[in-house]
Amino acid sequence: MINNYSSEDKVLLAVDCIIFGFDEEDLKILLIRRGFEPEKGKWSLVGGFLKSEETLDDAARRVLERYTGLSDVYMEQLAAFSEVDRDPADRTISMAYYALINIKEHNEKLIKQFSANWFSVSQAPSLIFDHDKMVHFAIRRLRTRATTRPIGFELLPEKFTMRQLQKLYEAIWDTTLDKRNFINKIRSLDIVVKLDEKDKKSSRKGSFLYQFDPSKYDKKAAEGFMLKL
Amino acid sequence: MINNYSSEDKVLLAVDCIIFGFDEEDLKILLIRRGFEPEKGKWSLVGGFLKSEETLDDAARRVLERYTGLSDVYMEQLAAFSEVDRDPADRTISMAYYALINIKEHNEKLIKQFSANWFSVSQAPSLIFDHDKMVHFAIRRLRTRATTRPIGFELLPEKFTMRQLQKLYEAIWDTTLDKRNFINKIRSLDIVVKLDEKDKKSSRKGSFLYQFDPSKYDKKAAEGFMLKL
DNA sequence: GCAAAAGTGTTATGTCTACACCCATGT
DNA sequence: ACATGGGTGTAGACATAACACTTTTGC
Repeated sequence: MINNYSSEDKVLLAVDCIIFGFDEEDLKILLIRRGFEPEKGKWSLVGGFLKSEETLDDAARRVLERYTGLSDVYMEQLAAFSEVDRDPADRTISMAYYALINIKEHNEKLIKQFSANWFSVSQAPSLIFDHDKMVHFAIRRLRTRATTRPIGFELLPEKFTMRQLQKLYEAIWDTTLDKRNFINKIRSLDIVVKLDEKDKKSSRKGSFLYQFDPSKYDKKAAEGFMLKL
Repeated sequence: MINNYSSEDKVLLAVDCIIFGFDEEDLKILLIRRGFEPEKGKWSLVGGFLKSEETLDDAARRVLERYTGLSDVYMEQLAAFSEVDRDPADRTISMAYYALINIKEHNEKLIKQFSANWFSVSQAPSLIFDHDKMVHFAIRRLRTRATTRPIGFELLPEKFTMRQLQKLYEAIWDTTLDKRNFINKIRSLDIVVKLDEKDKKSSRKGSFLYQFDPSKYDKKAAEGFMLKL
C-alpha cells in the first residue's frame, strides 16, 4: 500500500496576511475589497490558497508579493483558524501570517489595481469571516515580539530618527514613552549606530539619523539578551 | 456560482500533539510506536487527521482523548509544519499542538495498547518526519508561556508542595533556582493558597500543600500582571 | 527674537539576587 | 541524638521610572 491516508478528508488551506505598515504616526494594516463571492466587495485581508507544491511560508510570500510587489520581507506564521463554518462557500482552514513592511516601498499601482487601502488599526472597518480575530491576534503577537526582538526596524526606513522609532513603539503599544528613558534604553542595547547625517524635515534644528546594525544585534542575540521597553 | 474555489488544491491536514507530563523530577513527553506505514514501528508523536466537520482544536482534543483517556486538558495550538515532502506517503500539512497533563491521571491501559511511553525530553529517541522540530518548538513555547502565565499548575496534582512546583520550573527551564527566592516570588504573586495539610511522603517533617486559586489568578490577570521567574 | 522640536543626566524607587541557619520529625 | 528535608529574612546590586531645562535654527 503506497498511501494509507486515502480514506481521510482533504480540505482547502488558505493563507491570510496581516500586513503592517507605519506612516510616522499610526500603525496601519493593508486591506482590500474582496473581488469575488462570497462577501464580494467587503473589506478583507489579502490571502490566497495553498498550492500543493509549496509550503505555507511560500504561499504567504506569494500572496504578499502579489499585493505589494515586495519580496524578502519580515513575515511570521501566526495561527490557524478552523471554525467549520468560517467560510460559507466551502470548508477552508486559514493560516494567518503577519508581515512588517516599510510603507513607503510598496507598489502603489498594485494597491490601486486591487482596490487596497491602508487603515489605522484603530480605525479599520470590520472585515469578512474571522479576519477581525486574525488582526487582533496579529497585534497581540506584534506587541509581544516587539518586547523581545527588534522587529520595529522592519517598519521604518533604513535611516530613521529616534523620534520616529519612539513613535513607532508608542503606536505598537498604544502608549506614550519618556523620550530620555527611551533613548537611554535604545543606546544601552547597542544595536543601532548614530550617523553623521541629520533629518531636517521634522524640525528646524534637525535630528540625527540612526541605522539598525544587524551584526551588532546578532552578537547581542547570541548572548541571549532581551529587549524590554 | 456557489463555490468559487473548485479549482484550488485540497490537502490532508493532520494534528500532532506534544503531550507533556511531569513526574516530580523530569519533564516528559508521551510518544508512541507508529502503527502503520510509512515509518511503521518508529517513535512518533500522537496524531490524527482533521475531519471535515471538526475544528483543529476538536481534532487535537480527539487525539489526546484517544491516547490518554483525558478530556478537559490544557492545550494550545503551536504552529503548522508544511514542508512539501515532510510525509513521504502524501502531501500532508500538520498542525502541532501541545498539552499539559497530570502524569498520574492518564489511562495506563491505553498507554499499553498503543505501545506508548513517557520519555524525559532530554532522553527522547529521534522521531519520524519533522516531529523532533515540533518537540523543540513546543519546549520553547512552554518556556515562554511559563514566564507569563501560571501554566505549570496543569502539570501538577491539585495539591502540591512548593518543592514540587520549584522542581517543575527547574525542569522546564533546565536550571536551578534558589528556594527562598522562588517561594518569595510565588507568594508575592498571590495566586496560590497554603492549605493546612502537609505532605509527609517527601520528608519526616512534612511540607505544606498549596493549591492554585483560579479566582485569585483571574483577578491578577485582569490587572495585567506578568509572571517572571 | 521666538517658536518648535532636539538633545541631555540625575535621583528615587522598586526589583532581583545572593546568601546561612534553625526547625520538626521519624528512625 | 541524628539525619533529612522544610522553612524563613536581609542587605547589596541592579534596573526602572520620574523628572526640566538648554540648544539649534528657520522664519
